[in-house]
Amino acid sequence: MTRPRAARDPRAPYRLEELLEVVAHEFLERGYDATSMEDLSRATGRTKSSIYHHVRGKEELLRLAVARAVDALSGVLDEPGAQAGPAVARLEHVVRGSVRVLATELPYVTLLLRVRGNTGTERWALEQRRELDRRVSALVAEAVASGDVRADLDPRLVTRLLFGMVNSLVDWFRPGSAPGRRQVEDALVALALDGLRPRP
Amino acid sequence: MTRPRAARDPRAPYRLEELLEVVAHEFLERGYDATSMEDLSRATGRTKSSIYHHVRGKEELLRLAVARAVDALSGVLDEPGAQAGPAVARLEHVVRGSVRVLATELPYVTLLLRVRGNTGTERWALEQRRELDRRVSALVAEAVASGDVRADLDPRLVTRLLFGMVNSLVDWFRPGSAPGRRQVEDALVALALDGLRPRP
DNA sequence: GTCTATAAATTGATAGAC
DNA sequence: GTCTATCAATTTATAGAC
Repeated sequence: MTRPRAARDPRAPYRLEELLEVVAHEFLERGYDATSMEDLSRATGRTKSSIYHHVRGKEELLRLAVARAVDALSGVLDEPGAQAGPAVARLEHVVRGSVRVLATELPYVTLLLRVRGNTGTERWALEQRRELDRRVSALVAEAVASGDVRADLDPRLVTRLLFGMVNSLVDWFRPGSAPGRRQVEDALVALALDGLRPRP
Repeated sequence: MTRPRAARDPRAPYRLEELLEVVAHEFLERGYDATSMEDLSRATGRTKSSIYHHVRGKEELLRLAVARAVDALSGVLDEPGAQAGPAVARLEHVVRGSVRVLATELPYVTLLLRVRGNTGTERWALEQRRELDRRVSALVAEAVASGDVRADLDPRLVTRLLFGMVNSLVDWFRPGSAPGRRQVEDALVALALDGLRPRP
């Protein structure tokens, strides 16, 4: 008694997936605000109406893209390497994991980091960022408390500087080009933990 | 025989100055693309036509704002402290000077750092950034060559990480609020030169 | 230098056929 | 699920009076 034609097309999520990939690319190239639905229509090879069939509007496209980044980054904090062991080792795991996610989900993470907060979706994205930030800050505070990290620097400030450095990668890091992800990770961890001055 | 009325109004530059201040603030709040000339008209208390009397269009407003940041940052590299002495001291001077400029010219520097490159003005701004980057990179390479900075890290990569960290300040640093500029400078230099791990 | 009024194009979004 | 056609609002920018 089921009507086959009414059943959900199993390919639908994949179509949304590929739509999102193109959309994220466009948002990055021209900026979210400067990208019109007309631009997206052209880039995806669909008409605007077709896009509106999948999502409620431009803002939902941003929300879906940004959610991918939030999920991936929060996944790093849930990994075993971020849960057990010396605080400084967990911190290093989170730094390396963030670089990894940044490299694999580059367009989505970049969008997350460029969000400003003018619409409801953007304010939601900022709140997600703050939550990630809180979890990392707690980790840094732990590392200070355990003596793994020097105590003369404010943990909150260290978190901002450290992840400011990590996040700045989106401005120039490109998967497939030199320097590679591993080299970047190593240099970043080396600079952050041991500094630029040669150790005696 | 001069006609007073035809003489250039001496206050004109000041008017452009204050116009620019409001405009930069608006561009930051809503993003360059999302800010309409109507928004700027409202924020400056002038009509759109009046703004068009001062500048050729929206893009010129961005150019003027961004040029301020470029001039201020390149000024740091021209300072005596960046020209003479041990390479690592000159590098520290440039880092501290960049933080200083970032604090004093926050809206303009933030605009410069958020530019993408879709219009002619934006591409010009990116070229200015690349030039600043080249000068700093040369300084880092000198510091490595002189043994002031560890040689196991690529100078180009170090430059990007270091100034990625410096530039990330625009996302949270606010003059007048804690932490103050001096505390941020000190923490940044401490982290960059000596690292987070306690020195033995 | 500032204004009102308006042009000309583009915007996000919808109706309704297939 | 995709299309054509269209809407109402907004956009950058200009004309011309004061």
